[in-house]
Amino acid sequence: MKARARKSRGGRPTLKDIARKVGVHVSTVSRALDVQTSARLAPKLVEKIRRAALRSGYKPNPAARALKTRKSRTIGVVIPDIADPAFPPIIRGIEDGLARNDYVAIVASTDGNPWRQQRILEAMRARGVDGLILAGVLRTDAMVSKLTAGIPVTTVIRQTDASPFSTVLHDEDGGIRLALAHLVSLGHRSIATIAGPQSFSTGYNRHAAFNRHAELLGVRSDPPLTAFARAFNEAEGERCAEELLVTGRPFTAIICANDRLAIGAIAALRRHSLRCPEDISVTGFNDMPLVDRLSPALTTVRVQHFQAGIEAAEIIVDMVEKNPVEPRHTILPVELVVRESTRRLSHGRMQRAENLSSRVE
Amino acid sequence: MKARARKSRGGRPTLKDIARKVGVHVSTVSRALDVQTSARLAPKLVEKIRRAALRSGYKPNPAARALKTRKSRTIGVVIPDIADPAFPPIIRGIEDGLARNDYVAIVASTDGNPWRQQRILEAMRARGVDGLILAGVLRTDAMVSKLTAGIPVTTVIRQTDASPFSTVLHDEDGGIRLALAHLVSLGHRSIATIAGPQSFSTGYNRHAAFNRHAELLGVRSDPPLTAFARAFNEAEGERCAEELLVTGRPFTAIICANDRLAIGAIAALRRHSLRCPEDISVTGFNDMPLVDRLSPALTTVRVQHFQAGIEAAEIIVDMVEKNPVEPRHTILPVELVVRESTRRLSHGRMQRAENLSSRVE
DNA sequence: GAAAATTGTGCAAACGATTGCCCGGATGCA
DNA sequence: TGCATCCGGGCAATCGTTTGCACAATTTTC
Repeated sequence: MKARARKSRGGRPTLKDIARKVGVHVSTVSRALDVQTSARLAPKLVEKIRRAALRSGYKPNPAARALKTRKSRTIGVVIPDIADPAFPPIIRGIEDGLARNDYVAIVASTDGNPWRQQRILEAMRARGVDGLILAGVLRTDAMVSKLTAGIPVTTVIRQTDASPFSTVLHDEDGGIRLALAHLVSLGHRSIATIAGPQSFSTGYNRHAAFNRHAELLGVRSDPPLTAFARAFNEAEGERCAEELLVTGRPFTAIICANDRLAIGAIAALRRHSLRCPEDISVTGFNDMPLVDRLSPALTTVRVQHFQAGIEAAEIIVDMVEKNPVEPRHTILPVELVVRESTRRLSHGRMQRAENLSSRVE
Repeated sequence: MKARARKSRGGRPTLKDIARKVGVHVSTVSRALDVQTSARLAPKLVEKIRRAALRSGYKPNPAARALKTRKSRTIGVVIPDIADPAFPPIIRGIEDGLARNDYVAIVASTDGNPWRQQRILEAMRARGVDGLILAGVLRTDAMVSKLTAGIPVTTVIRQTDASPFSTVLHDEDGGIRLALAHLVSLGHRSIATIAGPQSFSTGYNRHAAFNRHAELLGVRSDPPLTAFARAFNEAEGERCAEELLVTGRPFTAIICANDRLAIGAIAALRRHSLRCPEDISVTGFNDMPLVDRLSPALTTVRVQHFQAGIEAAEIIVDMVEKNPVEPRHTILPVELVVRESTRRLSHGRMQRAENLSSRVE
């Protein structure tokens, strides 16, 4: 009773309060509460202190701890735009993964704007984040290396070319291979592709994979039936589909570097009275929310968004805690999910597609 | 040169470093750097100190500041699920709004699980958040009040019944009125509704609005053509649409309490060979990303997600800083965006819909 | 021209936790 | 019994800021 009344006014109990209650020094309490150091104390004392701490609802003051240890248990997460449907599942994974380790994320969106990115990175430094998870990096970005000097970094989903960072990636190559093999197995031979921005590793790697596997499967077009998107969005998907159509060269399927491009492409096809999948099959990449609800429901490569986030979180925590650890590189498997936007090539269809697409010229 | 060499090793410059360089006491530097207190110092000294601080790239140590001031400049954001497409735009608004004021958000998803919510709220307390933005509250939730005692709170999008909290809401009533008036103007008279969970203010308010305006517009059905969803998702939308169909009662339009329910409903209609909008018009609520890309593109009520986040951020910052402020309540205007899922009732259609829906029995 | 009021700055004590160092007592070994 | 060795735990410094108070130097007041 008496002891309880002496608890410091206003706020939560502190080490000092518990020390007073148990009748030991605060340093002893501190040690008792830390698994690492409690071994050096008398077991029954430790027990007693722990119970007192629990009973009083003691929670260490994060600011005090951070000040002393120079670790904030905070990770900065930098993404292009949290409102882009591709990212929330990753963020969710990151948050859950960090929470397991008693870290938290602070996330910010760059809008792909280098200037904003710089401000964000500086702000995160200033905030004292222990590590960074980058989801929006370009393949080459000199600034990032400077701005992150001295802080553990991992990228998710995307990577930089000469990477001093850890990475968590999807199996882009495997995904494209699956999509391509699927189309080939359906009888398609003239397969176009809408490639993503080559400044992103995703865009670059998927395009490279397309070329490689098209070659291997013997369906490579020469010159290539490729349009390059300048961004991963629906508008660019439309534009690229138009670009492919106006060449007048026939094709019966399009492999798109991601779902949003695919959605745009299908819309463009429709404007040209080409139906998907009857006239042209289309595949996406990512399996983002809602693409199963489109009509046609999109055939796409399912990636493990959530798991990627989890992995990234685990890795960054590892890097932060066991400090001099070398970069780790994780590749997550993907799977093809076949829905309505791809269909077996019927005999007449090839012909029809040719006519239609040449009509556009 | 000499002075610079004395900068404390290892890390960023501190007040002490600047004090030494300028030749004053750290408290003077501290005051010079704070607009509030710098007025009490000699202007030219202030100028000198500020320049020195800038030159050395001084950034206040957030942990030290938090420890002393008991303010972390951190806001907790609690949502049902960040991967639900309705929320990211709000989060984005919150983050931008907080960043303007030099605060950051730490966000966590409850999955609608009260137990998880409790853990999250406790963790946020422990982390020392200055305020809380709640996006997932139930209308009645005793626990929340207990767990947030002593911390400024605002809710976004949803509200509690007896709210001691500030709120930022969409004009639910206005939105439903617009949707209903739109359908009526298209000739619809038998209008069903798929209501959201009544435990959420959104579900409750939209349903109440539906009843009220149906009455006012003279299109109220008796008994009501209403199905209650148990969650705001596509599966429940499907289930509810089925539920409406099996009543055998005719209707030509459905107002859904949100977009995801609408998407589910349209899918269910399609399974019963009812086309949207030819046979049945459907409206959603929220205008979440991608619903303009569905076919049919969804007619829905556009709400200001982003702005809601901004407002919530501004409000919570206000509450945190000017402390004894009473709850503020903001209502954001909405607009109807008419797309493809609603259509004028043609003369024959009423009949047809009747036949089809009664066929289901 | 002395007392009083007003500057402008320094001093030092916090905030709450961590951690190197030290010391008293118990134990080990001879 | 004597001396070295542990073991358990206290002491105090420290992390970087903020802020009430003290105090010297100036300015104002009568």
